[in-house]
Amino acid sequence: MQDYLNGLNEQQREAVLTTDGPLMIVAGAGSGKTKVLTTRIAHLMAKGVDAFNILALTFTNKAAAEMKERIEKILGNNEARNLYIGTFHSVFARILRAEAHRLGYPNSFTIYDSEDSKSVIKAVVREMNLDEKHYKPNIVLGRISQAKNALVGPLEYKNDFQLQQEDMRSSRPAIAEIYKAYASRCFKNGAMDFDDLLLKMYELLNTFPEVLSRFQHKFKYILIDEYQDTNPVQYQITKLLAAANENICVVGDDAQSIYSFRGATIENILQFKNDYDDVKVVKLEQNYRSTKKILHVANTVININKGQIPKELWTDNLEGEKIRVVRSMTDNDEGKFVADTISEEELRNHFNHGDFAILYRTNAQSRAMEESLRRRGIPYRIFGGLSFYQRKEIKDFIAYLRVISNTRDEEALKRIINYPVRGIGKTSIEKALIVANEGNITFWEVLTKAAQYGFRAGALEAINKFVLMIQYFQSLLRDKNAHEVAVQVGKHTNIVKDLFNDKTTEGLARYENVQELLNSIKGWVDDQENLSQIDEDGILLDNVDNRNAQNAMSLGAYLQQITLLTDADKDEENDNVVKLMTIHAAKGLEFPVVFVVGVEESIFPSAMSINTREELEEERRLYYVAVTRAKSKLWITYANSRYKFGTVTQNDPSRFISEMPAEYVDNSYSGAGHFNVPQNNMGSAYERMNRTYTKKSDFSADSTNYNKVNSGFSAPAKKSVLPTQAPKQYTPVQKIHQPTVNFVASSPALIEAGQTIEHQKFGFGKVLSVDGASHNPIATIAFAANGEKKLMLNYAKLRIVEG
DNA sequence: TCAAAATCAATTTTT
DNA sequence: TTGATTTTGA
Repeated sequence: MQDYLNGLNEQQREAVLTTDGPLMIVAGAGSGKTKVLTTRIAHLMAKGVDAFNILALTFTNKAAAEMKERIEKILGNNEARNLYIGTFHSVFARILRAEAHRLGYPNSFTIYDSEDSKSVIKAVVREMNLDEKHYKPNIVLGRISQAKNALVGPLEYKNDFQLQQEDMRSSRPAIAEIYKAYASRCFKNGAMDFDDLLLKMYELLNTFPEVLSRFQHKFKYILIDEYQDTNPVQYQITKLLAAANENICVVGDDAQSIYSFRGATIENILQFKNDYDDVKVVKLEQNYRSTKKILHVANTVININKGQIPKELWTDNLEGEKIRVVRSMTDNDEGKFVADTISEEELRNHFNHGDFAILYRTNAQSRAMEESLRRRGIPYRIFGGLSFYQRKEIKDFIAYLRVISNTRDEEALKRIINYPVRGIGKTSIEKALIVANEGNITFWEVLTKAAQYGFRAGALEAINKFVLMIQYFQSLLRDKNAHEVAVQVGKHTNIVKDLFNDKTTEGLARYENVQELLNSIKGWVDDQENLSQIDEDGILLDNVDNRNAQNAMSLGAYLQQITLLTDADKDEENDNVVKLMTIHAAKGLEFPVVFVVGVEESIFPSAMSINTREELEEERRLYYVAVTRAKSKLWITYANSRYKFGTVTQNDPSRFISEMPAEYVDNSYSGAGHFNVPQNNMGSAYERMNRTYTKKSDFSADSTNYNKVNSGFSAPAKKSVLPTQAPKQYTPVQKIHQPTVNFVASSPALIEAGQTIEHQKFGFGKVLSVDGASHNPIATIAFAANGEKKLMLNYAKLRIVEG
């Protein structure tokens, strides 16, 4: 008996050892699912199965990385690197990179992230002369995405009576047309969006029997993690791939299906038994993660849902403490409570920062938490939100690389054609786009033949220079690798220099980000050179016969993988920080102490998901996921009132709270105990005022980075909280204003009601009030020359004269 | 053509 | 309250 089987319970062992034929592992939360999956792969390899013949699909890069790492540990060698372990998206992207030409795409196709997709939709809607207010990119893209995930093409979409009815009812009848135009525009651009990576993979397998057969024989063993989250395309693809050998093992927990908005159907896991003959089902019901109390609460809540695979999780763990439900007055109090409690737990019970997680339903809720943690000087990290590669400066830079790699990429071209400014203005761009559309040629082609289309002399020259520059970069690929080319791009375009010269805080951060990007490319290139260049079956590098092609492939592969990367995938060196994330992002993770915050009706469950039973059940599953993240301590918090777009709103505590069995819940915090005494008005007014005067840069725009303790956060300069002295009599000064000689703007932090100021343009005036807004302060000012005005405080133009 | 100012729009979850 | 987008004015 191999010793990697030691330490597995009976069910887990069975799941590992059943290697042949279809297998479904129903794995409850915290039941050691990853362990089973990885042991299973290791076992297959120990039995002599070649790593090349194993395909493991996950939903996140993180899960994939974790699996690889564990397998290497078990095997004690490097064999694992030959495994195909990755997300659906990344594995398929990799395959498509070699096969896309069969579908008419360039093998160097670009992957569009949702921002690119939306931009294309916007352009299409505009061109079709549709109402942009009505056809919002988000909504349209959502609809198209749903269609793609359900394997519905533009034509089928258009011909489907019910779909058309739905679109009519929401008075968006043109979606079918937009879908069609969007798809062909992406195709023309040589680009695939996220959904295409799945859809085109399916088309590939479905259209080319020889390709299908090749991959069927390559992937003799298929494992799929989080099977409950698969959507119809993913389902069809895996079904095709598994058809020859039927060595398919799916792992999932129907109780944790929380991605239906992305097209996932829980049906896939519920029906798995009917898809193959002799499906073996193994249930993992022992939980190794949580205390008895936490588990019991989770079980009780989830059992309210109907139609699940029956299972009852149990644990040998300690009884544990009751779940604490905490009410606070406002969202800020809630944040304060959480921060205070974390400090207290650290002191009393010797927890580390890294033992805590704060989970919320929506990303917007992170703000209040962030603020309170910062005040207390507790280091934290936010997961989710914008990934590094989605930041503007990074996307701009990458757009150059995208164009070099694939000149058909119109979105990237549009980004950089006049960045940095080179005199190709809006008019010229519009014109080129129109020519491209009418002649059905690419934007790039128009640019290369600009002379034919009668641009203004200046613009023409600029365009030609631009085209030459891109071509020069392309030629560099002949004997330079992706990193060297990127460095040249930075130099030639002056992007790096410009950013370097921008000495503002944001400018500095942008400069550093670009440097980091260059480093990341370097790292990638170095890694590549260490890896074996040729896959056994030639998936990765077909037709590589010269250095040029290799460099180009390398650049393309780099671009491909970064679009599929999320922020959470970056492992940070210092992990001992409080973690903030959405519940969705927390799936698959565990923490000793968990705070679930904002557990209120209309937030959780979300107001958008209380209309049907199905939606509500999904929210409940999400709650189940949240609760089962906790190992030993669990806090559930809600606030009586919170700010929502500037206005105070009130929510009832979530129904999920009352669904928890009372004997496991500690309510003593809910009755507004000492923790909840609202701050007196002075205090909160002080806080509010301070917030008003805090510049964003003080907080560092980069919220994803580990925040330094005492990073200079504190109320800016001295500012009196006391009432200002009686307003001075206001005396008109002059009618037409001549700025004072040596006009020097005042510091933004200091503008406040009661002051007399000088505005560069409007002259002297008196500040009546300042409201809002750390980022958008607006002042009402009475000007001598032209009366009362509401102005956004453009500090460059304001000077305090008195007060 | 660009920055500043004014207006508008959004708020679920993510590969 | 924010941020993004459009309009504006030089």
